[in-house]
Order: sequence, then structure tokens, then C-alpha cells
Amino acid sequence: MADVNPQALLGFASHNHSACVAEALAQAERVCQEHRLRFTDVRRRALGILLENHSALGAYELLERLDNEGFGSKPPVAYRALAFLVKNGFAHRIEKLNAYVACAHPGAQHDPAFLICNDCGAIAETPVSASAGRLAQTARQSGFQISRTIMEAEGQCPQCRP
Amino acid sequence: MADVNPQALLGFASHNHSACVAEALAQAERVCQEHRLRFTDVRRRALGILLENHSALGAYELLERLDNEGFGSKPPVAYRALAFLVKNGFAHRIEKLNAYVACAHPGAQHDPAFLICNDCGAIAETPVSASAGRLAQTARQSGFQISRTIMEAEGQCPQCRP
DNA sequence: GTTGAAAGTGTTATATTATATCAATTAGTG
DNA sequence: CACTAATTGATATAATATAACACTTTCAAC
Repeated sequence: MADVNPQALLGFASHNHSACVAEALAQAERVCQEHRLRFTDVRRRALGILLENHSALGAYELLERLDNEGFGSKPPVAYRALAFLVKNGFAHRIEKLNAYVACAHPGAQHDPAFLICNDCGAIAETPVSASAGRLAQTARQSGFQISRTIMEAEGQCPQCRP
Repeated sequence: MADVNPQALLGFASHNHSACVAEALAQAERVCQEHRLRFTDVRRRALGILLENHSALGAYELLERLDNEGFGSKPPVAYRALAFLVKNGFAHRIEKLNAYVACAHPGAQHDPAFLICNDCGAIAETPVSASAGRLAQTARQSGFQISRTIMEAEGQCPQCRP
């Protein structure tokens, strides 16, 4: 994946990016205070980096940037920050890419679903209710109790279409 | 994941397993003839192994079994067989597990969706029309062209529930 | 049937993603 | 302050995956 056009992100619509980063960080700050979570320097910065990118970042890419900024340089540094962010809903893991994105709807309870552009790498998170879909229906019928749903669609975003 | 109870598989319902393996292999044989695909020894055996397991198998687990049976012993042997099976719809990759399952509905065109039991490792493939869901709807509305959809739900299968 | 091109196989080597464990530090609590 | 739990950073290693090469097999053209 080449450089990502920032215009192509966040639901593939334009937006004020630095404001959106600041807003998301502030929101995370608030949530952490409320829930007595320790929003440490590495964690804050990791989220900042994901937000600045606004597309999926691999753990080792994140690690490199953290390292450049004086944080640890070894894999667990990145993986632990990511684990914290994912666990608390500030970021999501994209299984298809073995990569991570900042959450586009932090705070709100949601089953994340993603549209992944194979051309430019843009990621759009869309709020889909997993419990309402056919898969959940099938699960209920067969007595399967779903704890988490992964929904990712690959394809071409509007910007990259012919 | 411990040993998987065969009773817990294929939609979490009991079935005649050796017959189902033979039938699936025969079906694959037919499809390959129709489509002029080369269903070589490694490929056939790889599918057989996946079918016998009937739950997700990692590439290296598959490799070990192929090696034991006199096929190559190096990763590409397994990955290439898997690539063939996945490409042609005889198997699916479970992104969440970095593992592979034989397809439960070979031949038919379908968007596979999976229920993954976190306790016993059982996998059920359910025929869900991705193009009919909310995610596809959102995609259409935003001009995103979906080429492939990943749907996986983790949870507890009926056998493993309290 | 021989030949040439394409596909398949197996290997070596290496890349990429991820985790277990331990020592040192920091934050929060009584 | 003293204690505990959480966090950090490092070492080491595990698990997953692919690139590139030599050799073989298949298949179609002749």
C-alpha cells in the first residue's frame, strides 16, 4: 500500500484532521479518567500515532515511531500499548491486515465493521449492529452464544474507483 | 485449544464423518475436472487432512501431517496447497485464528461466515449472503465496491455452554 | 513422440507478526 | 512510609508467512 490520501479516510470523506485527532485524544482522556484507566505516555502517544495515520498501522510500524520518540524499541512496547487501546475500545485490530486503527466511534458501545480499500489502504469504520444481522440470527437459532463479531470487507473505495 | 469433539462440528450437529470426507473429496475431484484444475497429490491430501479435522488447522499443523506422509517438509508446501484450496473455494482461511478449514458448502457460490467456539475450537460455517447485510448496504451508499467480506463470530458453541 | 512453455514441487533463506519471562520502575493504597 | 499491583523495557524465542531458486511434471503444439 502506497501513501494514503488523507482525503480518502474516515468514511472516505474529507475532514479537519488535526482537530479530529485532538478531539479523539481528549475524549480518550475523559474516558480513562471516568474508568480509572491509566492513560500513560506510551499509550497516549500510541493512540496519537494511530489517529494521525487514520489508517491501519502494523505493530512494528507503530513501534518504530514510538522508538523514534524515545519510548522503548522492543515489540512488547507496541503490543502492550495496542492491547490497552483495543481492550478499552480506543482502537481496533483489523484481522485481515494484522494491523490496527484508531476507533472512529470511541465511547459508544459498538460492533465495529470495516471497509478496507485494497488500493490506497484507507479504512472506514462503520457502525453496524452485529446482533441484528443474519449471522447473529443463525447463531441464536443454533444455540451459539456470540461474544464478539469480526466484520471486514475488502474492496475499492470511492476515491480509487475508475 | 484442546482436542475437538467431532460431535461438535459441522454446524455443531452430529454427522457421519468418514462419509462426509469422502463425499467432499469426490466433489472436489469433480469440480477440478470441470474447471481443468490440477488436483495433485499434495492438494488432495491437504484437503483430506482439513476435512478429517473439520476444524481449523494452522498451516504448520497441516505441514507436519503432510511431511509425515512423505510430502515436502517446508512451509511453502503447506502454504501453496492452502492457497490452491482457498483460491478455488475448497477451503477457507479463518482470519481470527490464522488457520484454515475445509469448506462446508463447496461448489456453491457463497460468502462464508463462521462461528468459532473459543472453548473447544469447533468451527461452523454458515451460508450468509454478505451482499444483503447492513455492511454491504453502507458500502453501496458510500460508493465502496466490496470484493470480499470476512465475517467471523467468536463465542461458545451449544456443546460448551453451561 | 518430441519439444517448449507453464505449472507444480521441494528447498534454502528470510521476513513478518507475536508472546513469555524477568528485572526495574512507577502509581495508588493503607 | 511501606506494600502491592500495574507498567515499562529488555532478552529471547515462537508462530506465521513469503521470496527465490533448481528440478520435475504436465500439457499443448507441432
